[in-house]
Amino acid sequence: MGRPPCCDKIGVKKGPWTPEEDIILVSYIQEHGPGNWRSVPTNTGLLRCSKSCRLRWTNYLRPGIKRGNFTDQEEKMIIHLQALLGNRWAAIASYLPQRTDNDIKNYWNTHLKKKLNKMQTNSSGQENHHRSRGSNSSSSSETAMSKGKWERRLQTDIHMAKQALCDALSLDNKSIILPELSPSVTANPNSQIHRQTVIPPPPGPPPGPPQISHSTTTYASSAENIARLLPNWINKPQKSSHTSSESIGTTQNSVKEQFPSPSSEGFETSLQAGLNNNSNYSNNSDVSQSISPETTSLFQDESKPNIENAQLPPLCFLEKWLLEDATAQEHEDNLMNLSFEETDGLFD
DNA sequence: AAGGGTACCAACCGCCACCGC
DNA sequence: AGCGGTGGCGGTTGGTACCCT
Repeated sequence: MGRPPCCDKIGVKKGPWTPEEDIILVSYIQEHGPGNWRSVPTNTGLLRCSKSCRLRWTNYLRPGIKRGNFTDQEEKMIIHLQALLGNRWAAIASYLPQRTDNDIKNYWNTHLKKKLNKMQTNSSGQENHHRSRGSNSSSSSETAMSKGKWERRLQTDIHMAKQALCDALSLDNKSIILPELSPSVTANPNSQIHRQTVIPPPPGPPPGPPQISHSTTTYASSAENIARLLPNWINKPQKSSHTSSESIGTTQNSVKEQFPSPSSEGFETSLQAGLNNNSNYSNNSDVSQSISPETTSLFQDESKPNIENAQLPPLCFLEKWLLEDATAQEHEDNLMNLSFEETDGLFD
C-alpha cells in the first residue's frame, strides 16, 4: 500500500480557492517566498494541501502570468513545440514565459487539438473529394492517407527543428544542456520520458503584469484580484534592499514600468525582445535590472524560467526559427509553407 | 424563458524524479 | 546504497458559463 495522497487527509479543503485563501497564501509568500510548500498549510492555517498551495501560486497568483487570449504567434509556437516536444507542457511553457503549463495544456486540449483535428478532417475531406471519384476506397484508408500526409509534414517540421538544433549545437556546444530530442521522443511525441528535464528557457523580457482579459467566472482568481484585495500586492513602495515581502510588489511595479504594453502586444514584444537578445542572453541584464535582486532571488525557484539565471540557452536558434516561422507570411518562408500550407483556416 | 448540450478552465490525482539523510 | 519526503509534471475531472433550440 502506498503512501496516501496528501489531499486525502481529513480536514483538507478542496475545490475553488476563495479570495481570503488567496490573500493568506500571497501574504505568506510575500513574507517567506515560494517554496517549502509542505510548511505552507501549517504556517498559514490554510486547510489546503501543499500541492494545492503550490499549484495555486504557480498557476494563478504568481506575478507575471498572462491569461486568456492566446495570440496567433503563441498558437503557432505551441503547435510547433508540441510537435517537437510532445505533451511536455512544462517544457513548452518555458518558451512562453507568461503562460503556465496548465494554461497551455488547457488551451491545447480545448482549442488547438480541435483545430488540428478539424484541419485534418478538412484535409481528409479534400482527399476524399479527390479520391472518391470512381473509387470506393474506405474512409479509414483515406483518413490514414491524410493522416500520413499530415504526419509527414509534422515529421518534416520536427526534422527541420532537429536540424536547426544540431546546427546550433554544433556552432556552440559548450555549456549547453541539450533538450531531449531523442528519436523516441520525435518518433512518439507523447511518449513518457523522464521528468524535470532541463529545457532552457528562451530569452525574453520578464513576465509582464498579469493580464486579465476573459474573466467570466464569479471569482476570476488572479493576481489582479489579489491586487484589489491586498493593496500591498501592487502598491508597495520600492525599496533598494529589504525583505522579500516587497519583492512581489516591486516586481510588478518594475515590470509594469518596463513593459507597459497592452496584453495584445505583450507576446510580440516579448518575442521581439527575445529575438533581439538572441545573440547574447546576457542582454537580459537589461531586464533583470528592472527587477530587484531580491526579487529574483525570491522567485528563483519558480517553475517558470529564471531570467537572471538564464545562461545562454541552447535553443535560441530554435526560438529564432520559431520566430522566423511566425513571420513567414511576409517572407513566404518555406518552412511555414511546409507546416501550414493547408491550414489557412486554422489561424483565422 | 427554460432546458439541454457544449466549451472552457481551475483544480485534483497519481506517478515519478530528485534530494537529503 | 537504500529509503522516505518533497516537488514537479501530465492526465483527467468537475463545475460553471455560454450557446442553441
